[in-house]
Amino acid sequence: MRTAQRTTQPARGALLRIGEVAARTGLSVEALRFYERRGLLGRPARTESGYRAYDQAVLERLAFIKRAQAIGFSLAEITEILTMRAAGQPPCHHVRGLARRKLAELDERLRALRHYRKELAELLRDWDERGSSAGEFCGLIEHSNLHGPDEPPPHRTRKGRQKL
Amino acid sequence: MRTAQRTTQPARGALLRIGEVAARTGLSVEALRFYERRGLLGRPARTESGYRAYDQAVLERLAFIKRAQAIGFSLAEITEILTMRAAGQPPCHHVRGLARRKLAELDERLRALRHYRKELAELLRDWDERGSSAGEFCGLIEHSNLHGPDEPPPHRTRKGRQKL
DNA sequence: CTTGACTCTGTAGTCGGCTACAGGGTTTAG
DNA sequence: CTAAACCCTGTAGCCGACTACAGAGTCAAG
Repeated sequence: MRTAQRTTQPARGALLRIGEVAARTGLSVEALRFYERRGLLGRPARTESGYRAYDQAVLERLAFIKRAQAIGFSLAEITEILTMRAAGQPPCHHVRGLARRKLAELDERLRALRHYRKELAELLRDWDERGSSAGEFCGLIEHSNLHGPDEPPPHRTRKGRQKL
Repeated sequence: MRTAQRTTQPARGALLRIGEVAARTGLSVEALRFYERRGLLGRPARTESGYRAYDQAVLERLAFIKRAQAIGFSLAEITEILTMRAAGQPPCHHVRGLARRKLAELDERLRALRHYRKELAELLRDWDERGSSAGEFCGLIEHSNLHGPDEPPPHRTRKGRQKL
């Protein structure tokens, strides 16, 4: 579902304007400018009139960013990785440590998720087996002294006090 | 590591003040009040002087909330579940739908994470095998036209333009 | 009675990763 | 030439789940 667009196609190998980069990466124009502010994209060249003029390489860089993000790196970490790399030697020493840590985190997260998946699945199985009433999930909160979570607390005045 | 505390211990079965609930659940006092504002805890009884006086049951309710949260339910969803339950019949119909959806989400998330774990592990293995220089991870961003992600863009004036 | 830990309310700030304007200038099809 | 579609900067807002603080009242030990 594309809205009305300018028909001019950028020549292969030509510089890209921000909208084109957005279209090709699936990111929004705003997100791209945001990345630039965050130091993830460096400063692209500019046209005479001040428009950003991206090299095709930015597409790979953005793909890299997306992959790193999906793996679980934050934008700050990705910036760090990119900066390290830009600084040259040693090539990726720091990054490897970061990656190892991230792998451990990923494993931990997976462990936790599997655990909860199991719990949730069991819960659902229970419900399906023994009728829907009086399931444990709900029983857990059965004997509460609390009133329902409706009605917001009635702005209690500091003077008019209620007995316990 | 506990800071200086009042020495008085609440009797078993007695009502709890917010700080005690916080201590026993590991939540902060502020978080508890926040939950109350969000409708997750209802309105607890109050002492003469307006202090919240929680029944022990709140501990189970909070444990339930934590479990639900860990499974991946948002506070809004948990509120919904709790409200449903409070409303009585039908016991957990809506909740079961919610749970089924959440299970599917969990599976999807797991699938994605496993995928990226695999990628990240492979990356690390590659690095370990063939020396640390010129790894693909870094090669990905090798041929960029962009300057490093350091130095913020120099506030460009609308008049003083730069040639491409 | 004093002191200090505790509690109250209300409001504002944080973080990450964006999104949404407002108020301009530029480019290009027709 | 005009109008639409693009681009610019800067600032503000959103979401979720809290956290922090100000300014005031309360409670218990010494």
